[in-house]
Amino acid sequence: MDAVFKALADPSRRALLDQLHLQNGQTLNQLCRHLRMTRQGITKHLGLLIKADLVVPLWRGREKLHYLNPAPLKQISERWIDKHKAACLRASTDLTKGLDALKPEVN
Amino acid sequence: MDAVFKALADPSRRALLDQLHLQNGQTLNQLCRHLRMTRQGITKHLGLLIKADLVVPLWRGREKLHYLNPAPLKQISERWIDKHKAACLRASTDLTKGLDALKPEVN
DNA sequence: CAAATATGCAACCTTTTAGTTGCATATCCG
DNA sequence: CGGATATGCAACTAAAAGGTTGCATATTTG
Repeated sequence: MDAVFKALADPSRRALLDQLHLQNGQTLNQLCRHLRMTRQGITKHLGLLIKADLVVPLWRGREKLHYLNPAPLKQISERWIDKHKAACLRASTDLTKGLDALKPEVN
Repeated sequence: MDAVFKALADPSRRALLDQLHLQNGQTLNQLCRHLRMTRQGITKHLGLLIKADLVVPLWRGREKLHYLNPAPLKQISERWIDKHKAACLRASTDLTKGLDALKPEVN
């Protein structure tokens, strides 16, 4: 899970995911066209995305196709984000209470 | 949004969010008890969480209370994660097609 | 007021990360 | 076969991130 969060931390990698979202199964060279960076730089980013299992590579001859794997995102969403979103109402009331608790000292 | 992803990338910061999720409105010193790191280190992490608007600080006398703000998480979930999760079915069929396209070369 | 408590700010160090350059390897095509 | 294409691997650099130490400041309390 840490690998997924780390992978998502970089804008270039999120751009790569967006690009694959636009058209799945692109080769390395195809992905290079959309990002101003050397091919090797992009390879590194893809390496992290693959290690985080967000992208699955598939060789076809000398070409390496890249496919999205949304499973890790789903996990993060379910096991982490939703839990914290659920605290939405509680959090706002907590904060209100906090502010209220502050007021008497202002008076 | 980049700030939010970056803030979530570090396990210590996620631990801080979890800790606040457990009990909202904790002071800096309270948060220090749960993480083996100097107070100043934690201050830095909280600084990033605050800059990403994931945590809202509230001064009460000499104490600084920290409250969760789930709004950014909700945004990320809605504007980014859901979009990619939606590609789940498409992605798996794409990958299957990719594998199928590969098969003829294996035969 | 003085001591204790709660926090901030800045300098510094170490490790990680992002990105490049250079060269090697494998596959396709005339 | 030989050239063109698609990719991998390794070394290196620059910048950023994580964390520490040391000291300053503000608030509470006896």
